[in-house]
Amino acid sequence: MSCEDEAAEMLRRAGHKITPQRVLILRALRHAGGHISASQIAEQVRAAYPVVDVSTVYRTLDVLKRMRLVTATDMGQGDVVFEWAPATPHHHLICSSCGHVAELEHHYFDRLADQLAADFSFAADLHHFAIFGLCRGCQIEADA
Amino acid sequence: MSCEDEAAEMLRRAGHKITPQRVLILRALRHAGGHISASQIAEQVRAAYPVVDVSTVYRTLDVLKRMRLVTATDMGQGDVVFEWAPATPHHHLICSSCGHVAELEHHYFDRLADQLAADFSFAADLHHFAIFGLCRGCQIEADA
DNA sequence: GTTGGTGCAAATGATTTGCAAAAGG
DNA sequence: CCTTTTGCAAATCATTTGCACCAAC
Repeated sequence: MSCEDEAAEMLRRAGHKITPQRVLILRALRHAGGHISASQIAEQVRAAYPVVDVSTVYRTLDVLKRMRLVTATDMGQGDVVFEWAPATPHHHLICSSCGHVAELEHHYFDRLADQLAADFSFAADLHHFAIFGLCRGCQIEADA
Repeated sequence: MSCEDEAAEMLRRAGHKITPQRVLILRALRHAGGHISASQIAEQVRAAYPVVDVSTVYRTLDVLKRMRLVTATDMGQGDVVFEWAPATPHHHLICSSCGHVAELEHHYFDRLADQLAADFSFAADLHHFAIFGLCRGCQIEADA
């Protein structure tokens, strides 16, 4: 069973209907293999299915977010990027100066998650963080 | 010298001009003692100075952000909240379900900051983070 | 059938921008 | 003076919403 089929099955079990639009949205998310915006999803879906409105994409993404099948992250580009809930959660180091994006493995957050759970009983959603700062190159420039 | 005066002095040294609007924006940020949105700042400034446009507030905030005198954080309310660069940096635990906001001391991020510097030479801006998740109460509800 | 889902069009709301006038240094 | 800053109005642009119609189940 493909990943989209699994997702469709989950939707069905949660009492949601399976529509061609939703299947294609799931496929776009899966196929993106990374960040993708709502309008990009709409674009991709339209390639296979002529008419899909962005509002439908947003509504579907809302459902998927609530089911934790996708993550939403503001990378500071004005829009929000979505991502298929990654099998291996990760994060991003974004340089405020040059915009360079580096990936950060999830284990850097393990301890924080544990502490938040222990100290506050807070179940943090630490699955896709955008961390802003200065990359090595831009720090050197800033010092100059 | 008051805190706003210091800020004004920094602006001057950085080659920016001191205008009544900017002084009042600085005062609003300082006086807020916490999160404040661009339109709230505009509102407060107008109380003392009749005409100030939101665009001016945004433009000033841009300057202040670049000088690291204020932090900007998306707390998930549709707008961005600004805060006087806090003497004691802190973070927020925001419940995705009930919206409750708790404060988190900065030391929870000390280790992460060190690791990012050591492993990636990345100077992370970990001064005002919004962490989403479920608070204790909403976890119990979710389990029920 | 009933309920939820969709497209469309219009609204919302924060943020940005062009421009001519005003003010800081 | 010369440059930056401002107010105003208009433009952007992502996201949301009302509504009538359609499609899953």
